[in-house]
Amino acid sequence: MNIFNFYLNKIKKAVLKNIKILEIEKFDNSINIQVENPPLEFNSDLSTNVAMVLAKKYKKNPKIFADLLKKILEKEINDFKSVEIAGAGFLNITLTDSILIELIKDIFKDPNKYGSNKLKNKYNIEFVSANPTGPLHVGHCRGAIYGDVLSNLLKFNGGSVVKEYYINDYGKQIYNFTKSVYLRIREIKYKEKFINNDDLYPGEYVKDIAIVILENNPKMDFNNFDQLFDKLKKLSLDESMKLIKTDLKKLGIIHDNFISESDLVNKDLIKKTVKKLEDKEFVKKGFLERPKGEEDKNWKKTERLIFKSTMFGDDSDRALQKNDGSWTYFANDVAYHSNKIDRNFDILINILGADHIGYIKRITSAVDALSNKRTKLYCKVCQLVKLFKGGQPYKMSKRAGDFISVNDLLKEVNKDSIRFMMLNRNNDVELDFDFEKVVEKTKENPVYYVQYCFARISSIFRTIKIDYENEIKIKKNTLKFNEYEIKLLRKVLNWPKVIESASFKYEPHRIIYFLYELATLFHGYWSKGNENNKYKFIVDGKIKDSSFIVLKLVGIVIKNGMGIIGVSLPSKM
RNA sequence: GCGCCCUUAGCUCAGUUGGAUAGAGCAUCGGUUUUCUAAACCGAGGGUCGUAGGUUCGAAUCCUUCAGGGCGCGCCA
Repeated sequence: MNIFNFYLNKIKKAVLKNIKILEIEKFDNSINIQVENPPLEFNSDLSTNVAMVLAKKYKKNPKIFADLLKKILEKEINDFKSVEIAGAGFLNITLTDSILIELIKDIFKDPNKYGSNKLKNKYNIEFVSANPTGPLHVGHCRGAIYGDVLSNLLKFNGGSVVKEYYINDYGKQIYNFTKSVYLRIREIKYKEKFINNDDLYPGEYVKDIAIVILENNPKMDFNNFDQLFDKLKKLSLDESMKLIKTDLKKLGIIHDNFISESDLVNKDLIKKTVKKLEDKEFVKKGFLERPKGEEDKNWKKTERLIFKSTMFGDDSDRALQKNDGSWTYFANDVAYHSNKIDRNFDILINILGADHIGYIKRITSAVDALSNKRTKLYCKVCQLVKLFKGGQPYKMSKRAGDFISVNDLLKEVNKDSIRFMMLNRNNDVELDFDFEKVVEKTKENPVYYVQYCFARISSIFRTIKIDYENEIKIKKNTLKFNEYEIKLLRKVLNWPKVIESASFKYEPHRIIYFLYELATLFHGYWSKGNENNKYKFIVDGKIKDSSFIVLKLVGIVIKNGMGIIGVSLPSKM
């Protein structure tokens, strides 16, 4: 249960019931009050700004409302032990001991779901979608993990999520890639020298793909590229996607769905989609201005079909056709998004790299146009990852045409650390990734810090010989928690709110920060036992009920949180 | 020229549907292990929240100006 939302409703009801005493005319949803976690030093469970919000609305001193509301809330809501006025008019609320136990019992009923707000949205999350022309590199890694964890998060919060990968297996790049494989094959088979140029893919992995294809197709004739193209393209793409899927799997990422661009083209979906837009009169035949940025040698002033995206807030209208009349990448992507819309998702999310920022407006315009603004598309951008080693910018030695791949990364750093560190920042700021720090086993490496917290909890359970997974039944109606336990308990009760805000904003890094803070409180409490036996968890082989319950609660939150991040939780370190 | 993002402690960053004395980590300095895991803990110093205005009882958060940094600006994908 999310206690903040729960008591928000109770407070609203209590206020509504007493509008006469408060001398206000009405109280409805237009008045946006908040219930949240007060800072630690105020030593209370909840706080609300209702007095201040009313003061603003009715132009009175917040103190007047606060005094009245204190009495009203104490009288109307049995769960409130006391209500204190603080600061500019905050009401700080302490819950009764018995309701605290009820809240804990509620968590123990279904611990694996504790934190979920049980929303029922249907999401499609498209992420990675790297061109199938080679293995993943570090740049893809952040978006991949962000997308995967966001999916876990939204699922945990009750949503249904389809994780999707759009394979750009159509167009010039794929032609060039296939040609590169072809030339590497001829290099191996006929000792022809591979001559690199800007259009080709020179990477070593292309040789590896060529070798595999040669082995699997001993009788194939490699003399006429044009005749061979369709077949070789398929073979090359299959190998390429195998590499990508293997890399993703090593990072713990498995997509539900792979959608092929060529498939959409072959099924005539582009024509159908453009027709839909034409019917809505969002398409015109005409000319576009020469683009402002870098000079484009291939630019021609030719009449073509254009999507009127400026009607939806884009900076300029966008071409659906190239100058030879074939469809643009954008046209294909619009068709793909039309397909997503037809699958009845509530919310579409695209995870993009920073270099695609300029693309967002046109594709959201297209989704608005096609769905009559009913389906929402959110594009989340991941900024660059800057690699460091011991504080110095890091470049791995690499062969011509290769790049720092996910594979290279995994040779030095384990999956858990990569996943945790890649989420250690808001997605729209640049992230420094230091190879040295990330393998350190100290507080500087937050993944260990949080894992260690769970290992310590597990160690207590081992010592008292209770299986951590056992169900816990509380018999008592009240329990005496010490000051450290109360702090941990309040933090634990804040967990559903963290899930709520992280889901609402699509910001999984909030979970990382929360887990770190929870771990800090826990390690602090643990160390108190070194200074004072009074704070030891285990005395004479036995544990106090209150400590036991708090340990279990912290464990539940860490387990659920790390489950979302997709990081393991060793019981011993 | 235009669009999006960023600017918070020496460094790297949290914190924005406007709220309490602006928080962490690192670095610096000083402490804590016969003890349930020191991969840990405790303490100290460190801030005109880029600039200048505006709205408000109240602004890191909203609006406007300017400056600095990043990414883009295709009829590539």
